[in-house]
Amino acid sequence: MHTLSAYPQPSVTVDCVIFGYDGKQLSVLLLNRKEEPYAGMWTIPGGFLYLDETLEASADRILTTKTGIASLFLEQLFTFGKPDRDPRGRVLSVAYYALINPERFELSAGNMANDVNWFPIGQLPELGFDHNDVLKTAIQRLQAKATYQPIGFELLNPQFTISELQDLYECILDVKLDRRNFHKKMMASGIVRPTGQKRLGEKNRAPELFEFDREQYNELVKSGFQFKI
Amino acid sequence: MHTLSAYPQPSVTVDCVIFGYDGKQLSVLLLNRKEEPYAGMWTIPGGFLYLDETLEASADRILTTKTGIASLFLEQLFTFGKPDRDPRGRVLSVAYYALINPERFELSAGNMANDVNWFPIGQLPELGFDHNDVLKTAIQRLQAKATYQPIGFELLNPQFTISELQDLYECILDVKLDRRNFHKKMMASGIVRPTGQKRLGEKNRAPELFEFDREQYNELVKSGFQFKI
DNA sequence: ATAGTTAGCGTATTTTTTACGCTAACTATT
DNA sequence: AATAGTTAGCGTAAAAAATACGCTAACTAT
Repeated sequence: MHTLSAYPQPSVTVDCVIFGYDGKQLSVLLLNRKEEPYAGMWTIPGGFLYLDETLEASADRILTTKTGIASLFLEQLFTFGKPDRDPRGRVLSVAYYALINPERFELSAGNMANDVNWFPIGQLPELGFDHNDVLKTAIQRLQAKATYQPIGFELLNPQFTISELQDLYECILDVKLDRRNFHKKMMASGIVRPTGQKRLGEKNRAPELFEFDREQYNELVKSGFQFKI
Repeated sequence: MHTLSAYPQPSVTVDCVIFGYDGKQLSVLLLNRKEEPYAGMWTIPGGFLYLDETLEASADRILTTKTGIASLFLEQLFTFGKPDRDPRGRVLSVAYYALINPERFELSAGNMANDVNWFPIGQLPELGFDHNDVLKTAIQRLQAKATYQPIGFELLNPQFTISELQDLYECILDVKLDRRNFHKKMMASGIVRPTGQKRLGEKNRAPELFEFDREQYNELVKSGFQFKI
């Protein structure tokens, strides 16, 4: 067993579920494939792994290529490997998922313009490969993770109101939360820092703006703190 | 992009962290490698993926080969892929972890006798490849999972006392729990079913024997129940 | 000036978690 | 047969966390 080539080698792609939140709904970025197989169908962005890059670097490369921005949150999701998931042969997919703020980038223009689009997670098309499975897994993971890790912040602008944060969590978790208790919980958590500024210009009382206090969060985690919605 | 062979293909192994609990401590099953690289070092059991089997089937094959028994709990852990993790070339490892009851099998005799052994998770040797990382990830996952899914039952005999269950959780989570509150919580959970029998023969009051009520657990999960230690 | 709206604070109630006392039931010893 | 030693099982009080919801403040639009 000294030589690797004695064993059959599968192909390996890295695919990346990219979540974005526009203030109203949670969406994922999909690509309309030009090539066979599944030409004309929507798929999760992905590509073949380079032999000299780490899995995470590969996911980051795919993300940056498609969105032009780096994600603050990029995490391995699952490796999908059913023998028949790609008609060309045995292809494993190491899937990642990322959270980005779609306000910070524009879908790249030019030849890609019609080939990339956001789809709300409630209105997904039929996808190529086993990507519907991948997306389902990603949404479940995001929901589970959101309840015990403050990952939602990656999806918002650096400064946000508590109501915006609550809307986001209600959207991710698909639940209704009490406005006042949510406010209290966030204040007590110690991981949001008031900026002293307000958001004026809307037709009601101007809400205070906060930012995520990452240093404080890391401190709290070290001393055994567990975030909880 | 119609042909897979245009892209370089890594080798892929499936490696399996096998957890066992003997009533006193939580251990993992390790293999002493005979071949290079890392000959003479302890490693997690694993092998190259066959091109016509699913990842899970491959993990199950490895598990069955090494222990002779099937696991009730087998779950994908993470895919490890640092470019230099195997000196022979690019090798990805899709890692799984399994929970088994070591009382139900004996380490296979014969040529394997000195090559397979249980190591308590607190006394791990230095491992070949990046298997120390794999094990660290597996232990963290087991601890996290144990608090919100009743996976501990896989490690015990079908009939167990509440104290045995508590000892196991204390061992997995590395905490001390109050005996009376733990008892109360398990009774209230509805997922342990009294057998009506007691374990006699020990030098104190005979404790009642319970079994895991998987059907009831599945019912509860369907209606939104969340297990919680 | 006033109406409409969401923000922010507070409080009472319910539920869950924690701490811990007491008796029961078994075995081993005398 | 009585008694001591041990863990099992049940109960209760106190503390903490989650929930429900009222009230006033501060902004914009008319």
